[in-house]
Amino acid sequence: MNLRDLSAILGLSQTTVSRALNGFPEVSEDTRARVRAAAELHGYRPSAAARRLATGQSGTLGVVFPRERNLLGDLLFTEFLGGCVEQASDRGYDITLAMASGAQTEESVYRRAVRSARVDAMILSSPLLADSRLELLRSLNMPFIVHGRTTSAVPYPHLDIDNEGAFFQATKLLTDLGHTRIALLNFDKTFNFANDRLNGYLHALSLAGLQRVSALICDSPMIEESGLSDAVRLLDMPVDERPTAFLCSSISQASGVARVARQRGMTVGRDISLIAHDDRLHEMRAETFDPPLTATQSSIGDAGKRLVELLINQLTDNSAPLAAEVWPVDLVVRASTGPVPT
Amino acid sequence: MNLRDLSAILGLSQTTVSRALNGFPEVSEDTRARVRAAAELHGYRPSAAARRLATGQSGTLGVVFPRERNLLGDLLFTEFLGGCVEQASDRGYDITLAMASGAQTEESVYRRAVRSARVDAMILSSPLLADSRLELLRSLNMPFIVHGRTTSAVPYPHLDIDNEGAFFQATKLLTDLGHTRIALLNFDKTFNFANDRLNGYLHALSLAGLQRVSALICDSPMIEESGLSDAVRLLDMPVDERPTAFLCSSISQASGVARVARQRGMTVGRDISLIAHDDRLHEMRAETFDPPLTATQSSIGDAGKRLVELLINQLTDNSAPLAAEVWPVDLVVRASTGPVPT
DNA sequence: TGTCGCTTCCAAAGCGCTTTGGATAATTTT
DNA sequence: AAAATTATCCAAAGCGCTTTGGAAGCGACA
Repeated sequence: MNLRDLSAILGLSQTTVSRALNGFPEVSEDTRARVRAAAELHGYRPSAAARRLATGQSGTLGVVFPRERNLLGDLLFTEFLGGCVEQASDRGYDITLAMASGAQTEESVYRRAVRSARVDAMILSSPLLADSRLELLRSLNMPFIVHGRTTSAVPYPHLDIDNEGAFFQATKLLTDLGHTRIALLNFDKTFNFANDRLNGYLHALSLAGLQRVSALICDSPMIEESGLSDAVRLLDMPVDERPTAFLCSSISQASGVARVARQRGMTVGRDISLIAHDDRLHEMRAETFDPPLTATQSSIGDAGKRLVELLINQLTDNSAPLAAEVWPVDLVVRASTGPVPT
Repeated sequence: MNLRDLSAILGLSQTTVSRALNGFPEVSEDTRARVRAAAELHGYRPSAAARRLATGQSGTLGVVFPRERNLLGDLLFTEFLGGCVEQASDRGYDITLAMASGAQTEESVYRRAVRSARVDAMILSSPLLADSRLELLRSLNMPFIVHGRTTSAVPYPHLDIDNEGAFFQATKLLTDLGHTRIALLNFDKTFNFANDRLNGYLHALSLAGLQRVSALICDSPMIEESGLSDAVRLLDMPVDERPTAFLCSSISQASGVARVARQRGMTVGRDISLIAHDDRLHEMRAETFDPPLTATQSSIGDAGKRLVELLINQLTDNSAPLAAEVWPVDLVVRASTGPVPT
């Protein structure tokens, strides 16, 4: 059942049927209803390929598969992707995945996608502090949006959470509680978000008149194992150097810290304080932690949804202002933080 | 730069250029080389949309997003997806994601994909024991392939690993070592793979003349937490009922078990034996476990790759036999298993 | 010499949609 | 009542590729 068949059945021209279905004004509501009913009845679905060819738009958004693969990263990616797909599907778009692997360099992948017009735009996630992919996409004239931010002279569409503010708040909560030795379990600082978090932390420290202590700052993978080993090292320090509070970039790391604390007979929330960033993954949430975890939280799935929404707006309405959202991050205080033990 | 432009430059017809580029025999190697060079020089890339319209093939494979979301599941999915995308990209195909969410039922999603010819075929993963999606896709006339197996009267293309054989072997290793009380930390048995694993376990038990003990069989999520709580419960049993060996469906669960054992002063590989299935995830591998873990192992990423390969073959060569691969699973013996303590 | 077969190439017809530039009928304005 | 609008609808031209059904050139064979 194609457009021609349908219009033949209806005794209308293809033009009219097409316009009726696509909501153009120059067709009476009467016939529009008739057309809709017939389309429904005969199960008519426009051919995606034909529409693509005619409009020059593919109706497809590309998500680039992360290059760096790790446990938490994969988890975050799935959650993020789920959000993207959900929103895209609601808006009638498809999501396809782009990946640089083996012989294919990142550049060749994008180039191919652009030339063959497979996607209308791309979504980049977790950019580096200085990420060459932006420049590449720009030079290829491929629209894109970034999940996160990066250092770029030129403005670019993005959606990010306020990592710096979040970690500032979290650190400030701890200094306000009297903590003076606060460990930061962060991530590789070539990633922009990790760098932002560090800055927020440092800012709050200096505001409290505290010095930066390098030994208390760890750049480790965001997994439980590293939380564990970092905690062991940190808690093995002499009592007067040992941190009384831990600020983690992920719940996984916090989980490792909590485990070590428990092994040493410490109670989280009393003997040590613990805060983590919570990306609101399925089944890995701060509130079901033991004890319920004070956390800076922001749903990465929602970010995916919104990112797609922004991207589609940008694509369909080219008078739309450049997307540049930075979401504030809530600090939710629960049982894992308390005053510094005396 | 489109085909017309390119053929104009070359002084050839579009037909010839198209054929030269697509490797048809009726064009001399001479001109083929000339055409290729010119295409390369001018950066010609055929429009995906036009080709799709002309051939009726979308060059796109759909992967359905898992409905059940959980920690390990998401990890496995990302790994699987990575394999699919890598292979598809090598073969010039795209992968798009299909997801039933919100208003969209699974059926409506497939129906839309089929009617609008967005995808040539779909990939289903982790099917249930009885999975209605197969029948649905069949009735919609949409080619598909299944990662895993399911109970179906009609043959269907699939690739699976020999879960039953794997768990049979693993269990047999343990009974051969003298273990008589072997715990199975499995997963929800409505999933076919979990059911297969249970069967392999039971088969080996009965071969060793052992009874099935329900208290030793757990159907829990495949995460560390549940490995932990299951292990606590099992090791709290009276000495003469307590399992001396644990067989886990995932490394995560094994990790929980090992942790409990260690807390109780037991040495894994001596006081208790531990085996897990290893899907060869990035950074979660049996050999880097402490101690190195005896495991049944099979790369889920490789499965994704092969699945795509089989699916493309099926699509391009319709004389190809129905794909029906079941991969044997290696049991790799490492330090986590040993004779039953006396 | 005329014909056959082979190689190499081409013109033109789609694929199913969108969109431009009217045309016709109904309504309003002068 | 004629002219100007407006509301509906349509024919036809692409979008850029693949593919069908020849056609031209050329050596070989009878």
